[in-house]
Amino acid sequence: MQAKPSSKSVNPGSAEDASGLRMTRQRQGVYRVLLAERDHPTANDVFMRVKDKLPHISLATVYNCLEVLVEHRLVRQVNFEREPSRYCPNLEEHGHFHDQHTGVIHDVKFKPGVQLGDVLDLPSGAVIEDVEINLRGQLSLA
Amino acid sequence: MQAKPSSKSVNPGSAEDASGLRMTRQRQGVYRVLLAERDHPTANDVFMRVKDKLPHISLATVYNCLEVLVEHRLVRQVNFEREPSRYCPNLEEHGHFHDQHTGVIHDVKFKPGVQLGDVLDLPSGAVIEDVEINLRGQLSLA
DNA sequence: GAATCAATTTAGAATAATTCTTGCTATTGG
DNA sequence: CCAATAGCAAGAATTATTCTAAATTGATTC
Repeated sequence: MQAKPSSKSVNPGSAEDASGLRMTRQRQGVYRVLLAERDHPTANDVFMRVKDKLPHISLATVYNCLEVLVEHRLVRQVNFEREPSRYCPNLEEHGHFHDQHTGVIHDVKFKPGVQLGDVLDLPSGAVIEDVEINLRGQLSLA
Repeated sequence: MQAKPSSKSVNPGSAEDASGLRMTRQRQGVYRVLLAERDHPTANDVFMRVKDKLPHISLATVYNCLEVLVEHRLVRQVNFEREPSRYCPNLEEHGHFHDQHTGVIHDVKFKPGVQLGDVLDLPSGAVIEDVEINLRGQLSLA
């Protein structure tokens, strides 16, 4: 979590971590909030939580940090319908199940060994960069 | 496409088709636009196209019609990230592949006999109401 | 340690898709 | 025809997100 000192940087003014990301206080704070409670908070949820540690942080900064974390693939952005985006620090490829009763979003793992092409009739020559699987329903107690 | 006359309706003021939907000129126009070019247009796209036939239709009405068509399951709403919603008259269960080069959205069929539970580790007792599968990538010519 | 300079943060304004409100029109059933 | 309900239009309102411009930070260089 500490800036790596480098004798000669091609990119002056930056001290980047392994992912090429400068870990500022704000980015660290935002990232920690996501790791602390993995309940898929919205940008605004994150904003309210991170203010405990960084009372002067602005909502725009939270958006900036989230964007940068997503770009650097430390965090995934999860969209359900047109609801506010939610953020998820689980980097394994996985889907999401939105329980309509409780509002809780559960991560859903793929069964081992499953390939997309086994399941979907992909257009020939399709190179998939990103997969998004969103389920909606309810958890019956039966 | 024509309202069904019914001698005694529980629902006064309505002449509904099989799906329980009153097929007004506007709804018909919007629906026909979707059937005519299955290229996943946005609400605004639909608005511009339907104006040929119904020059006085308003954008709000297009939104209303699309909403009502989606509610009655004649049309599916497709969301990619936080882009404007797109609309799709393909009622078979299917996913979408968004070609990043061309912007074209392709329908993607499931391979026959595939069950969600075969592929995903669903929470026990999960009753799935709706499945959304969105892929992003490119079509390489190789 | 001071100067430099790009990256980052901030506060608030701007944007844009969508929804809401209100008043009007159309259609239905009686 | 009448009363009731549904649907439509126009524009205002909402809201998540992005943009802008100015201030700050912090790594590197001097």
